[in-house]
Amino acid sequence: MQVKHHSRSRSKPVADVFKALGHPARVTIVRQLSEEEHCVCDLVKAVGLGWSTVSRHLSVLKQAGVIADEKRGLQVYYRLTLPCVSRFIACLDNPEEQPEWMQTPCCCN
Amino acid sequence: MQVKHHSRSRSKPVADVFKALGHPARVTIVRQLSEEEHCVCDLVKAVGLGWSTVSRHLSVLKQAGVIADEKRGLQVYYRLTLPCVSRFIACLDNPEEQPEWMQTPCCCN
DNA sequence: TGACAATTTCGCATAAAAGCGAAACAAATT
DNA sequence: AATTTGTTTCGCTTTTATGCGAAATTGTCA
Repeated sequence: MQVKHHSRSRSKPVADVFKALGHPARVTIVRQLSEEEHCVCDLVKAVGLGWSTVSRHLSVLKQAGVIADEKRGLQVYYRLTLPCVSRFIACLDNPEEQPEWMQTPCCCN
Repeated sequence: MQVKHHSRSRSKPVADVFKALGHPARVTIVRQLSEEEHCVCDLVKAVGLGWSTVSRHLSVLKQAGVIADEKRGLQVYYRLTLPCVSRFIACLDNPEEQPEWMQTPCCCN
């Protein structure tokens, strides 16, 4: 029974992306950004938490490389940088259809 | 600027899956299980942590619905129940190729 | 320049996760 | 029945995440 050694250093960056997405508010943010960019004010309305809290959630997602920001005028606009993420979320939204997707080749193989 | 209200209740189960995967040891476990099932003893070797710790990681993944277990004889075998997860991990392993994947339809749309 | 608006950083309190060893459990072997 | 093997549960300590309000920052406009 072979046990491949997937080193911790290889799994760490992947786990960091998962961890960044491991909060309902941050999933909601990614959902918002899946279609178009939004300013922080939009996202505050969407998640229903305080500004400072939302700002922290955004920095977590940004540090993980899931989103990017750009300041235009007074506002900071955030956009999704890993579209694969929103597709994966769509997968998780319909887990009962998983068996069908198993057969079809995915975006990454 | 429309703000869709993706309710917390909808994002919670998705975030739970992400959270379950948000640890290097658990990503390593999923990598191991992506090709074939393994007993706990294999996984302990693969992640390099104590038995009780690995058992806890496995229960986290199981509760999130990412893996399932089956006892056969003295050993408990774990297998992946969401193959979409290992494909997504493959995506994250090659982030520089993301732009190319963006154009192609994914497993879930 | 002075006031305002949008966002981030800081400091703090509370909550949750991680890791470990000891003990408990269950199935197989003697 | 007693022992061994593989695995899980428990109790504990340390670490990390969460959420908030106050304060700091940065760009705009009068």
